[in-house]
Amino acid sequence: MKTTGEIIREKREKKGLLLRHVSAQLDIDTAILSKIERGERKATRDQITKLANILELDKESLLIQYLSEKILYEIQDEDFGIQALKVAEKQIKYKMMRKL
Amino acid sequence: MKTTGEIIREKREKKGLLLRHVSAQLDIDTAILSKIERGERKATRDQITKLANILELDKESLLIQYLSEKILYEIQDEDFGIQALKVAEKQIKYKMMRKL
DNA sequence: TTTACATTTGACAATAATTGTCAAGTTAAT
DNA sequence: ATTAACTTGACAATTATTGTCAAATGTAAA
Repeated sequence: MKTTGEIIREKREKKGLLLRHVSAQLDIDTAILSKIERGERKATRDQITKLANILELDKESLLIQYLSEKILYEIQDEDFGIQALKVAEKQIKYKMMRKL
Repeated sequence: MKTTGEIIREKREKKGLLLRHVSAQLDIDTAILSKIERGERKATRDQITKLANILELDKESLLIQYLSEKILYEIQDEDFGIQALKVAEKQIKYKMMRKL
């Protein structure tokens, strides 16, 4: 399974775009985009949607991958991370039920 | 299902402790503990383990509830939150496999 | 009803985390 | 050796989180 950074880098290269081309459109330094692609930094939510547009990536699946990594980041080195994920799922579903 | 704040407040009251008793042990103002109990603020990870000790709450389940709320916070008002949770689960399990 | 105490509220200060720039350092292809 | 793309790391700017404080509100006993 590919990371957000890998997805972005692969598509950017496939399109023959340079870091400076894409980072200019994002209005950030190439350094940050480089780090995002290598997983050294997280992108912002806004940058993700912009990148999906610029690189013509499926917005939904890129976003899901991005959010998943944010979640994983929250529970990294937590012993009960998986249990917390399961509880979170139950709770989000319960919330949704109530809204209908 | 009870929130972290509800769990804390109920147990504190059951033990007959005042906000100032507990907040003193946490070395914070009563205002913050009040807000934590009412869900207006998030506790820190450290405060959660301290609270479990002070109030004699099961550390593991309090932590799981707390982490779950942190996760939910990350994906609140995201359309694909549930999908992200599922992907996160897959990824964490995959990671664990690789470690064995 | 007023006194005394517990809790809540909101403005804002302190601290910490995130996001960014910049310049110098690699790498790789001429 | 030059050049262009990318990487690295120090640190600056910005934003988010965590906290204090004082005033307001609730609560119950004297």
